[in-house]
Formats: sequence, C-alpha cells, structure tokens
Amino acid sequence: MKTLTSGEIASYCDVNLRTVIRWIESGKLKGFKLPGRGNNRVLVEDFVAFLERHDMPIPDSLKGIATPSILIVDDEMPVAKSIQRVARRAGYESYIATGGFQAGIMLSQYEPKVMTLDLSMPGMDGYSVIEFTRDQSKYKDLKIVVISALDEISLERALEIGADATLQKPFSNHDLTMVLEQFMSM
Amino acid sequence: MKTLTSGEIASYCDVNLRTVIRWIESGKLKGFKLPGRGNNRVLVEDFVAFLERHDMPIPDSLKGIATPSILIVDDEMPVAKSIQRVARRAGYESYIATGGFQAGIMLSQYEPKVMTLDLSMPGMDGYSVIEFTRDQSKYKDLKIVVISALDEISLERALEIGADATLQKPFSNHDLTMVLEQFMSM
DNA sequence: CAAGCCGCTGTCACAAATGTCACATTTCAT
DNA sequence: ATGAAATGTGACATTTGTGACAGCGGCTTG
Repeated sequence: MKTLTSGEIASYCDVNLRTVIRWIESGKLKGFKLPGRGNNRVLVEDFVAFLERHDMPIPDSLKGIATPSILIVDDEMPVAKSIQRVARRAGYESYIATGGFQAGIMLSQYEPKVMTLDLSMPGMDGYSVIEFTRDQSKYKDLKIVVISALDEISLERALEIGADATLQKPFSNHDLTMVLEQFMSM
Repeated sequence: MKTLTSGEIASYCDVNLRTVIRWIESGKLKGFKLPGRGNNRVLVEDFVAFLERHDMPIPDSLKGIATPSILIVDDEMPVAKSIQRVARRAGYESYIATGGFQAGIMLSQYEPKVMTLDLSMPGMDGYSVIEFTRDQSKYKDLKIVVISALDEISLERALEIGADATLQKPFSNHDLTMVLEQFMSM
C-alpha cells in the first residue's frame, strides 16, 4: 500500500504543491490526511487512476511500483518453463504455479496482469478457476490466457465464461509473444 | 489480543517510525509501553479505530487480524457447512473454499487464523498444500487442522510435514470445538 | 474592443508536522 | 545464550499546510 505525499505528486505533475492540495480538497484527486496537521497522502493506485482520467502521462517510476507480471499456471513444469522463457524473452517477469492452491495464493500475492492457464490440470477444473476469478471484482482487469490441448469447442467455452484469449497446444512462440505483448501493454 | 509494534504501524501507514511514536506520545494513537525501555505496542483494534477515525485506508491484512477467522477447505459442501456451524456456535467467523484455487485466494485474502483442510479432495493433494503453506513465512502463524477420513498413519504424516492438529472423520463437534478454541485464542 | 468577472494556478512567508541520522538499548529468532 | 534486527531518543534538516495576494486566460457584457 504505497502512498505519495502532496509534494511528490506536485513534482510528478510538474505543478505547484499548492495546486495539488487544492485538487485533493476539491475531490478531484482522492486522498486522505495524516492525523498530525493533516498532511495529505494519496494511494498510488488512486493517483494513477487520476492521471488516466485526465489523459495525463504516467511516469515510468510509478509503473515500476506495480511491476506488471505474468502468472503461469501449469502442472507440467517443462511446459511452464517454456512459457516462462517466452515471457522472459519478451521482457516480462513471470511466476509459475503448478497447482490450484499455489495459483490462488500467487495470484493474490503478485496480482499479475496476465494469467496463463492450462485447462486440463489433474484434479483442477480450469473452467471453475475462470468463473471464480471473474466473479471477483478485484481481478476484473486480469487477463486470462487459456493454453490447452483441448479442442476448439472447449476453448470456445472458455472464452464464453470469461477467458480473454486462447492458445491451442502446441503453440508457437510467436503467437504467445503476440498475446502477451498485447495484454501486457494495456 | 494481537498487538502491533511502532515499526509495523509505520510501514502500514507508509510513514516514518519517529512519526508513529509521536502520534502515540501525543495521544492521537492509543498504545502502551513495554516495561523495558518503553517500546510501544498498539492493539490492532485501537489501530483500526485510529485509521477509521482519520478516514485512512485500512490494509486488507489487518481486517483478518481484527476479526480472527477460520478458513474451511472441503470439497463437500455439506461437510464444510457442518464445520462452519460448529465454528459459528463457538463464536468464530468462517469462510468456505471448495477447491484449491479458491482456498489459495481466500487464504491470502482473509488471512485466517486457522485453516481446516480435507486431505483427500479430488485432484488436490492436501499434503502439498501443507508443505507449500509452511514454506511461506507469511503463514507461519497459520494453524492447520487436518480433517480427514484417512487412517492414523496418513494423519501422522500430515503432522510431520507441518499440520498443527488432526481430526479423524467422523469427528465429534466437541473435539472440533476444543481444537478451534485452543488455536483461536493463541 | 475594453472592462470586468471568474476560476485556476503560482508565489511568499511562517508555523507545524514529518523525515533523517547516529547511537544506545531492547527484542527476536536461532 | 548469542548475534541480528528492530526500537527509542535527541538534535537537526526538510517538507508541508495555510492564508493572502498576484498573474493568467477565457468569458460575458456594454
């Protein structure tokens, strides 16, 4: 829960500190006050939302705070590793979960931007994972990329219940790269 | 009765430790001093009240501590419900996860004090859940109660790799209550 | 076109709050 | 028990909030 001071925001926006305080007071920028004399603090996410709302440029240093990452969910480590290689070569950080429990914890912990999901993991229903995730507003921005050896119809169904893209195994590195780049840059 | 150190509060509020001590000294934040040199401690409930009083954001991880809860992991909803009934009657809040993925997310989200775990869930290895959880220092205080219909030897093994207690199905409500009370009051 | 009004932002100075640093002491994990 | 990490403290450096006031367009109005 990183926060910013009014002064930091002032320098980010290249604007006077006085102005930032006025933004907060007028409600244009959401923030809260420390108990002392009421020094202002703004959650990074609120600040980023504010910037986006006004089509203002977002400083790189802020993007860095929430390093966008990829969560790779696949029970077969070799497959997971190969996905990770592609991700790394495209310049993205990634984590591997080989089971549903791990996946849940890591999703919650790392809050990745994209999750690749193997539909047919032993003892774990990929569809229910998609559905459960889609039910949680917290993960509404998460992009789910289904990677599976199942047939077209199964992939279609995954899309219907909330997946954002599908790749049929065996997938080409090029296709995977394209999908990752598309979602990671959003 | 969980307490927080001044340093923990400092990092929660993204504020300097010195400042936290000043808040406590000036009475803005209620706390007490240890006998030694007067290191400060603050009750979680006092801290949460303090945050609310000043309209400051409350970290997710504190919500769990404030009202210690139980996570019930069982794929059979009737069984889970019956565990929940016992928990509620003992005065504890509880959540139910019917799959590994759900369990992981809910564990991370609610940070319960106790997790009851069915060892033999289809497609999900209870042992690996215990091991994975125990590997994470974040959950070192989580109490894992294994509830299973498996034999003594399996339960023994669960204890060896990190479970804190076991109950054999069918369990008596009395036994479960005892275990819950013991762990929830720690 | 000029004058006047209005909203927004910048400037300045000062008081108050917060941060920094070094070091002694205490806690904590092992 | 013992070393590593966290904490409290004082003096001092920075940052911040506030009020009052000024500059800068954009707008209406005459």
